[in-house]
Amino acid sequence: MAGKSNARAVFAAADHDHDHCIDSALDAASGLCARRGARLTAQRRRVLALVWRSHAPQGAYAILATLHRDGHPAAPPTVYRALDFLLAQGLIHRIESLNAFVGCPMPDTPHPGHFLICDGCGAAAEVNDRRIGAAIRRSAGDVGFRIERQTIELRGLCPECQDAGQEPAHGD
Amino acid sequence: MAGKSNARAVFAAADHDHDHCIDSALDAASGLCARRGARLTAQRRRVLALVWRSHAPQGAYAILATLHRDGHPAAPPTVYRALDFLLAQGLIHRIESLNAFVGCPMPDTPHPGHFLICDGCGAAAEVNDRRIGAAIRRSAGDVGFRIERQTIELRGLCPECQDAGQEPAHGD
DNA sequence: ATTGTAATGTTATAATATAACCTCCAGACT
DNA sequence: AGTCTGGAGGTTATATTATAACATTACAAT
Repeated sequence: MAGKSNARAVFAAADHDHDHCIDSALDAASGLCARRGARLTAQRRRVLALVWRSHAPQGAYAILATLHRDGHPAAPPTVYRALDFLLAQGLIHRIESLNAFVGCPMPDTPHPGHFLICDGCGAAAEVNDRRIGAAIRRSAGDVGFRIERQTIELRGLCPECQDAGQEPAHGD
Repeated sequence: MAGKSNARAVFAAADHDHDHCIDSALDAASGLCARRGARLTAQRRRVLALVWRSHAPQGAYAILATLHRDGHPAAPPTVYRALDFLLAQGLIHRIESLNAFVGCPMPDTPHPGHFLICDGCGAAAEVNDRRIGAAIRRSAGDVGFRIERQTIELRGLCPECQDAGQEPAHGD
C-alpha cells in the first residue's frame, strides 16, 4: 500500500509498542551505568524516560513541563544537568537544528549519530550509515581537517508522511 | 613546515586579504539580487558585510552590537529579518551548532552546504563534497526518506590549528 | 498625488541555556 | 556510629537567542 515496503525500516511503525522502547532504553541505561560506575539517579532516569517519551526529539523545557505535570517540579538547571549527564554517557543525542534531545538506540558503542528527521511526524531516526561516515572522513582528510564531532541532520519526510501527504491531492 | 601543504586549501590563509573577501561577496550579492529583482537594501547590505566580517560564523547579537558601534542602531527583529532575507537568497548559511551565520562563497547556485568548523580559530569552510552528498542521498534513498534540507557540520581542527596546538609539546 | 506593498521601527516577550552559590546525601574511611 | 568528601540536586538570577504584534516609513507603479 505504501509502496515503500521494501525499504529497510528505520522509523518506528505508527502502531508499535512504544512502552517497550522506553523500557528497553531504561534497562540498557541501567546496565550501562552500572558497568561504568556512573550514577543513574532517579532524576536522571526520569529525564531519560521523558526524552524517550516519543521518537520525536524533546526540548528541555518540554521535559521540564512534563516533570511538573508528573509531580516532580524542577528548575531548568536540574533538567540541563541531567541532559548533560545523559549526553556524556551517550544515552541521548542532541539535535542541533531543533534544540532538542532524542534517545540513542545503541548507547553501548560511541558513534557520531546521523539523523533522518521527519518534518511531518517529527520523528528522528538514527542511521549511522558507514558510507556517510566514510565519505565524510575522506572529504575532511583531503583537506587535512581533523574531525572531533559531527552534526549530521537530514530533514524531510519519512515514507509514511510522504504517503499521507499525497492522499489529499486528487490522484495527481 | 605544516606538513599539510599538499592538501587542497579550503580554509583561508591567516594573512589573506580579507577586505577582498568582503568586497567580492558584496559585489556578488549586488549582481545576484539585481538579476533576481530582490532588494539588497542598505540595511541588508550592512548585515551581509558584518556576516562576512570574518570566516568565523557570526551570531545575530554580535552583528547587532557591531551595528550599534557603527552608528546604525537596530533592534533584534531588524537583524533577524535581514538574516532571513540573506538566507532566502542563499547569500548566507546558518550554522545550527553555533546559532550563527556565515557567508556563502558561491551564492549563485543552490546547494546544501557542508561545513568544516575549526574549534581553534573558529573559521568555517564550506566544502560541498559530491561524495558526501552522494552517500547521504543513497543512505536516505535506501530507507525511503525524502530529504528537504541538510545540516552537515563537522567540528574539529583545521590544519593550521592542529600545527599550532602541537608546538607546545616537546617534539612529540 | 495616490496607492499598495515591502521594509523597517518599536515594544514586548517567548524560548533556550547557564552562572553562582547553597544544601544535602551516599559512600569511604575510621 | 562518626566524620569527611565529592557529587547531585535545589534555588535564584540572569544571559543568550529568537519572534510576535503592531506602527510607521519608503518606494515603485501608476
